[in-house]
Amino acid sequence: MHGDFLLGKKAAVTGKRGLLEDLVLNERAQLVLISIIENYIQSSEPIGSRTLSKSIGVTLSPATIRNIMSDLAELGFLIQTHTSAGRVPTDKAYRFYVNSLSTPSSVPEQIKQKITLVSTEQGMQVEGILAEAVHLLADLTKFACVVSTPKASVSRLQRIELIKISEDRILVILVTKAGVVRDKIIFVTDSHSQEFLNSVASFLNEKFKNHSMLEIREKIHQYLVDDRNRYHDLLAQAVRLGKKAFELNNPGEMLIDGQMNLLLDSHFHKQSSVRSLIEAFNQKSEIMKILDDAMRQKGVHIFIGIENDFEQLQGCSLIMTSYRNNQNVLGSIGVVGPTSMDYKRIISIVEYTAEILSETITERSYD
Amino acid sequence: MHGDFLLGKKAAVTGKRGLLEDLVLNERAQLVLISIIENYIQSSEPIGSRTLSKSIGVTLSPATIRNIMSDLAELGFLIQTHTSAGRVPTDKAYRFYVNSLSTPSSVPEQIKQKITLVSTEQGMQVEGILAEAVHLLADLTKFACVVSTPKASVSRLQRIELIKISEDRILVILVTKAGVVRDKIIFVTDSHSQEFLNSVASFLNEKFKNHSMLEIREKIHQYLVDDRNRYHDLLAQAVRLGKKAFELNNPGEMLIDGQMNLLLDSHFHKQSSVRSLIEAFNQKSEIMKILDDAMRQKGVHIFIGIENDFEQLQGCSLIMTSYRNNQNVLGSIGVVGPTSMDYKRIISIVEYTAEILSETITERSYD
DNA sequence: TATTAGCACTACCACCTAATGAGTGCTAAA
DNA sequence: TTTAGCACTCATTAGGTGGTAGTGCTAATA
Repeated sequence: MHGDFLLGKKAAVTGKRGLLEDLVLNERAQLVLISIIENYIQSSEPIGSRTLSKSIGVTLSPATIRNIMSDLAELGFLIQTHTSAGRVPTDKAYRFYVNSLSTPSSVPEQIKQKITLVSTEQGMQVEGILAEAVHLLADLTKFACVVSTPKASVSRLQRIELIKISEDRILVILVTKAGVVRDKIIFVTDSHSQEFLNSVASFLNEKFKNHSMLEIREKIHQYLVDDRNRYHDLLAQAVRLGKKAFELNNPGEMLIDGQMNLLLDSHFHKQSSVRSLIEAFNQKSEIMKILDDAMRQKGVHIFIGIENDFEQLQGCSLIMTSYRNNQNVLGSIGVVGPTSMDYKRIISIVEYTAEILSETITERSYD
Repeated sequence: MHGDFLLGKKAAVTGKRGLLEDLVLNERAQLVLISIIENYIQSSEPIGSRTLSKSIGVTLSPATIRNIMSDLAELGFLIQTHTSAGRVPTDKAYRFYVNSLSTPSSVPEQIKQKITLVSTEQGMQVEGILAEAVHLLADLTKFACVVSTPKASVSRLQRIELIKISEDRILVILVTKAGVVRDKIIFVTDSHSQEFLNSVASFLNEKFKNHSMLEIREKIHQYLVDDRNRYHDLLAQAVRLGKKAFELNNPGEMLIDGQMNLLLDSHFHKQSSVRSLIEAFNQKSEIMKILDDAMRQKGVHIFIGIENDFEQLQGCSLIMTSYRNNQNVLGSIGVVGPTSMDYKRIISIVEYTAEILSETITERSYD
């Protein structure tokens, strides 16, 4: 039986497969596979043995290539859309390809210049910067791009302010260390004077500055379960207002841009996949999860095809990375595109954009 | 020559055309035209004389209908995609149709219930309400929907607050009568104490509460051109800070939802029209203009096909209307869809949504 | 005079067919 | 182990067909 001649020494000796499969292809097989992938990324059309035999650097006859291809297909790296069509890379192939990209390619100077633009605007708020970043990314990649706003729960308090708006409404302003300003209105049953609110605010500021919202909520919770009567009235009120003020009712936001770009992409022209894309983007929570995941660890996260848990997006690849200020990881940004995207290029652009975004936001932070 | 027998008495006597063309069709021609339009809205397919002869209420032979159709075509209400195809309404026909819709149709109870949902959420900010409204509208109409956020320039001041964030940064909070909270950070060269900022803020509050931002900017400008030395230091500083605080650097925002719905619509399946739609939605400023226009006058604004000035959207119809609180028109909301949309239904939904939106926002206003 | 029936004509569409061509797998020779 | 050769497969394309839904025109009719 064919197939085994592709295996490198390591495998031939140990017989191991599984996770080591990348290492297992011999050099020529790797060359062919990568060549197929890169050709396919360019052309979006199934690659045949003859075409490849010409475009590949080494001289290999179509027949030889056919043999190799056949074995790669058997190993699950390639599929055919029909019997006599060329081969198309599978998700597994892309994964192999991406793993084999050791040296990150650099971003062309021309694109770098475009990206740097983000930071020049003066007086722009964090949300505005994010919107610009994601728009830029969509423009450069021609795919759909997403960015999550700084997680309210992990961001640390710089300042809280309570403003009496009417008898039963108080405007709460939260300024985080990252420079994000959040406002919300809370409803109260009994009216407070502005002076009183000021002292509550300064109490809260003193107590909680530099703490994360999550910590603050926990602490307030503790105060509440403690015997409340031990505290004097101000404190009790402060805690009660603080509870409302720090209650998080927005589940975290995200901005999307360039969704429509995907629809120009030939890979999504089938009615069915368009529909599932639309559903995917309507149901933001799932994408949010993926963005959240990407925040957890360092570096660029790449989900190829079925690798992400969100069914509607399993025809896509996602390239995600986090952005940060000096002190903290704040959120993540990335692109959603076809599995056959130009990974080299896209990864580098996403990385660089996140970098510039981080710098820009750091400038506006209070850390 | 044919054609003139369509004209009603008025025209036959006066010979006038131009703006009166609606009035000029005799009843039967109107019936046929409307019937064609309604058929086409349903089926999205060219309507032939035989089909129409069956579906139309009156008994008219296909031949007769052909004559009428031929004349309607000559008058520019109908076109054929090719020689032996049925007829398709032109923009002019839709305009006629829309004008002829005298009694606004009411929204089905089932849809009314869905729309009412917007208002039930507690503690939601104006921006959140707008987002929900536009999302709802997109969901109900299955088209793209847009809403402009309340115009900062015309909204009236409820409260301004200045918060010292760092030595060179001041956080400005503007609360408008409509309940919109805007925050921005201004940079200053010389540091001020919070106490000082408080007195500046209370000065500005006293002076400018209930005035529109536009008025405020004008007044501040006047103060500045007056001999500044006549005022004491506080006032001079207040004016200078106020100038920065009320400077409007955001050109007005808009929210878009359901863009992708358009791409499921058969009318936009041509590659070219998809592309121009994408461009249209990327270039928000043009849509913003149309939304602004819709704010100026009362009622629903309908732009059919080429009637709007934005070339990329001339394959679409836009249904726009304004929303308001008790006191003021705040912004506008509407849908972008194919020219062959179901005007009756869409118009009524847009109207009703805007109404509910207005109510909801009024509840949160301070007027 | 307005309406209708009849007829010739047009163009799209769905279907079939044959030819083309890119691709494969297999086998045998180098 | 590699390659050349060959038979085979299947998508795509072009050309041809009949059917159909539509038209415009003309002549007959109410």
